[in-house]
Amino acid sequence: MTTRKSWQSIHDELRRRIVDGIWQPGDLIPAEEQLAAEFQCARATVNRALRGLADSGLLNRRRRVGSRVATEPSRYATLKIDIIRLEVEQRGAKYRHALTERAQVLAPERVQYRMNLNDDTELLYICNLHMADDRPIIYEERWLNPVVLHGIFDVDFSAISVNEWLVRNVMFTRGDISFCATNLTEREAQLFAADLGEAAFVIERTTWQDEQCITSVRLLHEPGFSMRTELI
Amino acid sequence: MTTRKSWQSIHDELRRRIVDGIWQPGDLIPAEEQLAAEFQCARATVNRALRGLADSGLLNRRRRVGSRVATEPSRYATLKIDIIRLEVEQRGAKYRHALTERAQVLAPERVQYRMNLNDDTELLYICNLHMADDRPIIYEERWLNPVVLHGIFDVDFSAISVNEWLVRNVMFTRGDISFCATNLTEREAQLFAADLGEAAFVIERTTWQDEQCITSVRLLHEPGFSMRTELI
DNA sequence: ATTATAATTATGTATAGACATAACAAATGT
DNA sequence: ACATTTGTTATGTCTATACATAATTATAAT
Repeated sequence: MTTRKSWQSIHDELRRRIVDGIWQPGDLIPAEEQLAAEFQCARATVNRALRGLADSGLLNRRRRVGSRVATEPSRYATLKIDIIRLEVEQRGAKYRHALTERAQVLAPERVQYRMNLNDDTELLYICNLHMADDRPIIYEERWLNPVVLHGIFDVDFSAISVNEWLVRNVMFTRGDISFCATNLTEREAQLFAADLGEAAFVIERTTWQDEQCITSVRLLHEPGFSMRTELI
Repeated sequence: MTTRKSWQSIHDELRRRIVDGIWQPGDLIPAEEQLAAEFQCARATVNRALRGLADSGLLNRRRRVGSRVATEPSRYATLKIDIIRLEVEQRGAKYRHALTERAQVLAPERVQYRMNLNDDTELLYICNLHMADDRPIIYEERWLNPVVLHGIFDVDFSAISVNEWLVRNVMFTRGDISFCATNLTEREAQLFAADLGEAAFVIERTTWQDEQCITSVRLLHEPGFSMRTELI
């Protein structure tokens, strides 16, 4: 009967050795077999620990070669994409949204390109103002593809937000997201009761089901907004 | 002899059933034992597949209860934090950086708070302008804690960038990052040869070794910059 | 009726042993 | 000298079995 070691404790110990510099960046660490012998456990348990370290970018692993401490440990920031309503309610504010625009139109060329569409597909164009305690926080501008979203033109988006309807009704297989900064236009400034030209944070998100684009959205945040997360 | 199934193929098949709506959000899916029987494989293999689906937020798993399709599948955007030089070189541009400021000073209160420091610790304050093909792309403003970074005052940061020196010499145990937009000040606008008040994308990053703050940095990006990533 | 205790059950993780696979090294044939 | 084949090795994954753990349900004690 051998001592029972959890893969977590091995993970943590190996991580410590890397962080404390016992194993320097670039070093080849002992093979799974040897570590298993050291920790008195099965190789599979060491494997589980090493895989965790590789996932978080601390190790590079290659068959036949071994596990090497990453020379340039890549760090990742993981952002959780929530439904706006939940985000607002989680910080104890009252959520409300107002539909400001709704039209069946051809998308501008820039959007057609982003969504990989023909120039003859009419999209549902919807704009929404999201509010926390009646203060506008996000202006949402969205194009929806009726080819994928059957019956989308019949949905009453004053009752349920588009975001929420989508999350509940379709599942995307892939997506991309980009962040940038922009100067508020005259019209946008009015929405936020802000000044013309103020800097605002923008998220653009496009989601797909296999090769077909579902929707593309631009989320214009109120001036002063800051998005925070932990590094891993 | 049973058929050999990889956990990946099971993962993909189960994922398909969720995406295609065969298993609806909120549904309890068959137990590992049953799935193992269906796929003619060991329970451990099904477990590996289900763990993958849970990691990507598609399933909620609870002991004794089972695995449930997430009602509000949370999506994550993962951003890779690279060394700026590598980022520039990866897109085929020539990297250069210029040290614009270096001082041993008390940090402003706002920064002291962010770094959780006493108000009597003198920090190394360093500013750098990062360039791609001699065009300024990022203005880096950084405070370094000499309590953690012994001998930091003696390093020649015109030869190696602070970023790179840090990555190679200290490893952080945790960190936080935040994104926002700001209007360029007169001085900042000059750096980028841009107009006063133009919107710029800002990343603020603070890293720690256990309870001690290592460094806090503000990366001011050139106007028009956009950061993109895949959703997972 | 309420509370404490035990049984049950699905997931979580451990084990040893096996084979699969990728990458490198050595041996071989031309 | 070169390309091709063969062997070796560390990781990747699978199997079967076992025990651990958390959550729920059933049972017993008060």
